Amino acid sequence: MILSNTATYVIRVLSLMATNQQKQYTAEHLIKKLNISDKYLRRLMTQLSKAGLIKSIRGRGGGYVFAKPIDTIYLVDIINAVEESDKYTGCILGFPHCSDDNPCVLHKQWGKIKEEIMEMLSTTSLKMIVEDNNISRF
Amino acid sequence: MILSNTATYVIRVLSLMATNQQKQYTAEHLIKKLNISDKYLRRLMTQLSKAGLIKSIRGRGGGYVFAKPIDTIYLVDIINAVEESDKYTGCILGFPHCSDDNPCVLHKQWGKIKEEIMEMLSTTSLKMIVEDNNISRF
DNA sequence: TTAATTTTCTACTTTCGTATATTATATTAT
DNA sequence: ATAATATAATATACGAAAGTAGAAAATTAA
Repeated sequence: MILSNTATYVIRVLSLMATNQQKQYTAEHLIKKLNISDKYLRRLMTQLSKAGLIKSIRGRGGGYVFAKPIDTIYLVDIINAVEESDKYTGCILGFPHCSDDNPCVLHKQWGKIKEEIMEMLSTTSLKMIVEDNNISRF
Repeated sequence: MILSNTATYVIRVLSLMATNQQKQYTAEHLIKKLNISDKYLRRLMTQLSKAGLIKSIRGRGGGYVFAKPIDTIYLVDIINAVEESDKYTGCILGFPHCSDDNPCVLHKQWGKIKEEIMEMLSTTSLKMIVEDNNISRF
């Protein structure tokens, strides 16, 4: 799989939450719906909260809500909240200084695809995801 | 990084070998040139050999040579020799049965990119890689 | 004060990659 | 022939990182 479990978890959680943008969700509810490891998901939610994408409400009656509108939250923001920022958009062979002048062996073949991945991650918002309305599962 | 270390290792090794298609290479030589973990690379070479991409010659004066012409070896063959076959071309969220009828939340956005990745991996041969001749390192 | 919730701390497991030691095979020198 | 040397193959153990789980602490509402 191209994305890590961590990245898929946060995308799935926020997509589910985005189906009802105003609603407040408890960790327990999300874990049951998504079938994700309890403590690990909670940890990720805390990270998303610290990154400013959601707000966490502690104590009785607590849970999680979006901290900003879902049409301002892009995939790249979600992934960057929990992982190193160029993990999926750097050199495909992992060379730290891969460029046209100093290319890896796949630089040419990967170039266009890399750009499209960057474009996709930086222009796809949660709103766009849930408006593609034939989604049957998260 | 999108590819695993394992996948990048085998691509780098075979690309280096392809710069001199007929030459026989010892494990020691490859390890020094590529700066890859000794025993792990040898293990991968054995897998490439069992997959029929290279031949290994044991004993004094031994080493590795290609088992077939480099214009018949594609990236997809190299990766499949050491990893599960749809690791990089399956559903981006890892759903086992992701399709137009039963899509994941990124199915639509990922579709085109996935096709291009599959196309790239299945049409790029070692010969094409080394003929892109401004490569300065492996 | 009690109950419901998130947060933090610590330990465990699994997977990927690395390292050590031994075995198998082939060539060269004696 | 036999021994020494150079190479690949295998088996085993070790380490690091990602993900999972348990327990306790902190926060808030009723």
